[in-house]
Amino acid sequence: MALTSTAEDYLEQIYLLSLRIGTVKSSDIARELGIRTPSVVDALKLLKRKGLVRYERYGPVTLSEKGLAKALDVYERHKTLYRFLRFVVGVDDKIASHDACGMEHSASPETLAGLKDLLAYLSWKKDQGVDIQEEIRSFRARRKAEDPERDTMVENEPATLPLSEAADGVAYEIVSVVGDQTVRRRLFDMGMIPGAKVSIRSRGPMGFPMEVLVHEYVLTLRKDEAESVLVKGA
Amino acid sequence: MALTSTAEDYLEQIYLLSLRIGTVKSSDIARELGIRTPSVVDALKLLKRKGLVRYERYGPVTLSEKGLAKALDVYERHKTLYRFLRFVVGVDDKIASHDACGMEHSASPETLAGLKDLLAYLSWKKDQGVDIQEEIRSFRARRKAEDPERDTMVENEPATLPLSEAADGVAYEIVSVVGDQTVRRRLFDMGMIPGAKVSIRSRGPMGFPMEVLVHEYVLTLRKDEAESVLVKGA
DNA sequence: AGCCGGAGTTAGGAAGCCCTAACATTAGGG
DNA sequence: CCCTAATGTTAGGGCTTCCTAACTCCGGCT
Repeated sequence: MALTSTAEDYLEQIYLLSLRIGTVKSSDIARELGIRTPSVVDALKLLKRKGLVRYERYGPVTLSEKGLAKALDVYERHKTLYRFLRFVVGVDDKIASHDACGMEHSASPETLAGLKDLLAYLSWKKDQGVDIQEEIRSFRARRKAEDPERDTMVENEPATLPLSEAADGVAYEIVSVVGDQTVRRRLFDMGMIPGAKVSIRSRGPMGFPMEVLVHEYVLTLRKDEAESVLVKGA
Repeated sequence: MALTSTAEDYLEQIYLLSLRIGTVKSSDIARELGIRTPSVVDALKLLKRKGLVRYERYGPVTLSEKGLAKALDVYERHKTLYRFLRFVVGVDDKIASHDACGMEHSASPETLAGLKDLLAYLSWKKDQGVDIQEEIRSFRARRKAEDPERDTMVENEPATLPLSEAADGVAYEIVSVVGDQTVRRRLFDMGMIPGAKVSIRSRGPMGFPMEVLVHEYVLTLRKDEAESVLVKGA
């Protein structure tokens, strides 16, 4: 009996309005959510069918027991996200509220619990005189002073994946080689250098070892070696 | 030309699949997103109409220039949220991935930028030997030791609002009284004590002053006083 | 080369969420 | 007390997203 995120929004808004104005009518909801009244009536009929709302033609809207529980739950998530965005991430009022509205529907209980812990911890730190927003600001300023390039907007980089997960025959470019020094050294020596173009020529019976084409040479890689090579699309 | 979150999911998945398996077919997308192939075909036709995807009957799916840019953008948001949930909030792999999927569609650029700063700052702190997850864990353990009650699951508390925002005639209960010492003292003396039932009887011409019923007594409150009294629904 | 099983597609339909236009009801002013 | 203006509802329609059932295409096997 999972609710759509729209339904959650309606319940939340009905709850908040019932606090603010007491008696809630469909037009109040429409105004608040920025939609037209017929859409609200549709939604109310649906919510009534699901037993979350009491509502009669031309009458006021009230939350049922179940509806109130849902609304409180959603609003609780909203508040947590809002506080987090506002006081930890430091975005402004409007944006925090807007983003919280969108995210409140997909944050799991685990995430919410984690955020609450984070908030509690940081507010305790603040009592001790350590303000994370200050810290981040000065950290950023310091880093920018060291390397002004870093802060400039960059294009979204393409995703990387280990060569072991890559598809046969497709052209990739090596982004980096990870792992311990000796493995990296060996791979470098074989020509697996960031920027090099690679593709998988063929694979062993279990998927490994695989034959890889680099710089016109064919190399044979074991599984662990292939996992150390991060590539991106052509 | 805003995309629905579903459309963003399709683009993201097509992108990731094109990296992993090279040639993407509709069935690959269906498998990955856990839906049936006809739904994917529908979606692909829509994405094609919008010029985000190249696709012919029985042929492979590829992203257009515009589609790729969108996909990279979505995936970038996904990665940021995932990392944050994983390494700051500390939820597990699966959950982080799932929640990031939901949240990636509603996080604004400002929020994303803030999260990136937060991540950068915390990873720098970690290099310095300070691990926030450790800190939070020990903070929680300490707090629990002091007051074992606190950690027990609580019902969602109802939201509060200042009495100044409350509706006329509706029954509220006072949650707390905020503001400076002298104002609070005055309000307390008048009977505005947490737990007391209040309702607004009538209001002045501009909304203030308002007459409030508390404990059978009628009090007159100025705007700033009403703002200091936080109430919750009946 | 033909046939057949599975992959991929169209057809058709349900549900959600939103709209405008037309209709019903309520309530406040004469 | 009635009537009209504002408020609220139904009717009907569009778009998206998903489904199942039925059909079409492709490729491998004999």
